[in-house]
Amino acid sequence: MRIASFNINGVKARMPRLLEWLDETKPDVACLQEIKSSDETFPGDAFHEVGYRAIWHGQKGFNGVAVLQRGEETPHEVLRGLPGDDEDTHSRYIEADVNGVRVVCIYLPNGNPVPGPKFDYKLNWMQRLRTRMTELLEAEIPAVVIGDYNVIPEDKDVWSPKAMASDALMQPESRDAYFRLIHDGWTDAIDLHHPRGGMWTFWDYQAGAWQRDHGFRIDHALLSPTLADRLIATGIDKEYRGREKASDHVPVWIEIKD
DNA sequence: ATGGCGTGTTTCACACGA
Repeated sequence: MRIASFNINGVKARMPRLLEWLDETKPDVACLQEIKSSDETFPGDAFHEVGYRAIWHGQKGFNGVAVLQRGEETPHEVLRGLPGDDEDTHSRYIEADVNGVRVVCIYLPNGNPVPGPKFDYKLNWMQRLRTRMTELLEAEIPAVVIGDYNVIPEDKDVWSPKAMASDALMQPESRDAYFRLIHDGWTDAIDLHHPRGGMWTFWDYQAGAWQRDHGFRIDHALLSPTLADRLIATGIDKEYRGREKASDHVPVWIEIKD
């Protein structure tokens, strides 16, 4: 089973690229972030027409996540919204069971500028995420927490640590929160298979970042111990960044034994 | 130090992203 994640930066604007990617790579599960769509305007029918059933947690204009499953079965929703803060109105989290695997699709807050309330929100969100992920570990559920983490884990994951030094994506507090998850027992699937780094998943639209290969790795798949045992392969679909009307992120994927 | 590009809505200007 192949589980993919794609920050699409607007489902409406990305629909041609997205349908093309589903047709060409046929992931069994596709987790989407930044759909930037309300629940009412999300194109669920269009995905059904090309062989996918979907659940989503939308929000007008910003954020928003979705889980697509290939075939006629709809992902079995477990949670919508990250628990732990009733005041949090952002749509950044959806959790579902798909073919016996718990799939958690996340769009973690960016956190810029540092310092400030947005950075505080990011760190608080990561704390709440750790609480939920610990529950999954304790229940020994085969799980993958996949999506846009907005964290550059190590210097090998960015084209220039110096250029990005003041960014929320690689502050020590952001990295510490990420590595607490790793130390809890989660496996960074892409890092496991590509330990030397250089696996960018994002290139900015600005300043010719794609042409200069000024990218970094912020889209991750964290596997619970029992799912990590079943990991076969990982990768990123880099070529989609070079196509017309591309997202600034590329898809990342994991392949696990059935 | 700033803006650069792209997508969205509050649309011919601004918020937000990373």
